[in-house]
Amino acid sequence: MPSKTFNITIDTQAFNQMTTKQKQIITAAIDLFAEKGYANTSTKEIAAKAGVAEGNIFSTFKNKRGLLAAIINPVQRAIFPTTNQGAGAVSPAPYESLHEFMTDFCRDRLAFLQANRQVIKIFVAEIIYNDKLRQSLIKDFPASNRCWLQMAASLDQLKAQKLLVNWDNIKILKTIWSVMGGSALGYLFFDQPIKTTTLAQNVDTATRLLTYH
Amino acid sequence: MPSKTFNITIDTQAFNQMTTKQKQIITAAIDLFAEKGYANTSTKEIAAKAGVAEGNIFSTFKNKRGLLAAIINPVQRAIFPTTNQGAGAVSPAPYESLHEFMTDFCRDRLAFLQANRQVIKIFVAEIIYNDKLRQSLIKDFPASNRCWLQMAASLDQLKAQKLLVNWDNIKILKTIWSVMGGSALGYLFFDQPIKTTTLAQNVDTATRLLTYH
DNA sequence: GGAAATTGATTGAGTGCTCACTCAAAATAT
DNA sequence: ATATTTTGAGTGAGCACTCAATCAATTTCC
Repeated sequence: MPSKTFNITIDTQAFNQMTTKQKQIITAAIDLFAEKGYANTSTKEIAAKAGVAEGNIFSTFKNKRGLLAAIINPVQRAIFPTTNQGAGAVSPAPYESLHEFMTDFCRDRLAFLQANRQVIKIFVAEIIYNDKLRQSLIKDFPASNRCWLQMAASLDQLKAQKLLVNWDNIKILKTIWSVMGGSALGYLFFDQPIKTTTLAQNVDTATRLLTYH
Repeated sequence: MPSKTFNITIDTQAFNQMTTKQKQIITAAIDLFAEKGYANTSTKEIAAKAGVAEGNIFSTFKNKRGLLAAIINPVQRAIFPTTNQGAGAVSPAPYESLHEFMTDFCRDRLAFLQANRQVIKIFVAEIIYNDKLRQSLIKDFPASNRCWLQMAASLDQLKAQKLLVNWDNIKILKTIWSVMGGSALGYLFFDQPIKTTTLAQNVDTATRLLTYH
């Protein structure tokens, strides 16, 4: 069931245009970075797992950081797209209830998380000690991008119908995230599966917190 | 204003018994690990910052991991104490409302967070890729320790008075954490101060979610 | 069509460097 | 004088990264 509004995915164009060997390197690096961390993985290990000579990594990605960037950049672009393609054409999908919106939003985010678990784990871990990444994250949250505008439009519509508390959208987003965040971190770092019942509970909780009163 | 029930602090006994040089090493290591991460900090750097010869680190802490353990273990013990001293003498403090309990609990946790920001940051970052630490965390959550028993007793008392939803205590604790967690992570990793208004909002949110209905 | 030449991708031993860690010697305390 | 602590140059290992040699594919010429 596709989302009415969101459908954020990681752009695979760059990856698809790579040669077989380059894909093997990326895939092996993702496995190892997600399992042991960037700093604890050697390029020799990556090359061995990819079935490729070590030098190949450097002729393709320049250095180890370049390889990390090739993995992380698509994640960052998916979360904070900088190109505002179609930014003018925001047509909020007509949600008929807050609960419907919340289900749609949370399902989409969960699908994104599950489809890209490893790279998101690498991304989140990298944020902790990577100043540049962290700064751009703070700066771009939330950026004036298509996704955000679309969401804001939907929220404003719900507010107008008195189906949603009249808070500013950032506070609403933070509230949703604080409800979902625990499950997300448990899934990312503690291998705890997110059951559909848990998701439904989170949706209910968020809905309850944000219902107009 | 001290907490009625909790007052969890990090045990400084081991630290206080150390020599001046050992304290200097620990302090320097905490600064550097919190800023750049364990894997990105060299023992040479730590020694220089501590104003001590590099060899001193190894004669005192055996190896680099030993130094990390000396920093992290007190945090782990503070969060999951294994000694059940006074476990039998649980006398739940008489909270008169869920809101009072929540304020007390959240204030105490926040004070703990603010008093030990750096070491908690190191601890949390280490959990991500340290299997042993992660496993013991899952296993010990929540351990049958004094803190947990006391909290459970308070919760049960509130349930009996129909001031609290009749969920099991772990679910209640997870709910509180998921509300507080966002602020905590923002404080730890994004240097976002937790304003008293934010704390109050979190307390209100958690109270609202957990009020008997 | 096939041999030769050209080009670009791929290789992995080699390089310099930094790392955690050692240990004999020096400094300090007893 | 003896015992203990502190020192920092030294060590082997492992790291990211290089580069000349090798291989494979394509083009050129007869």
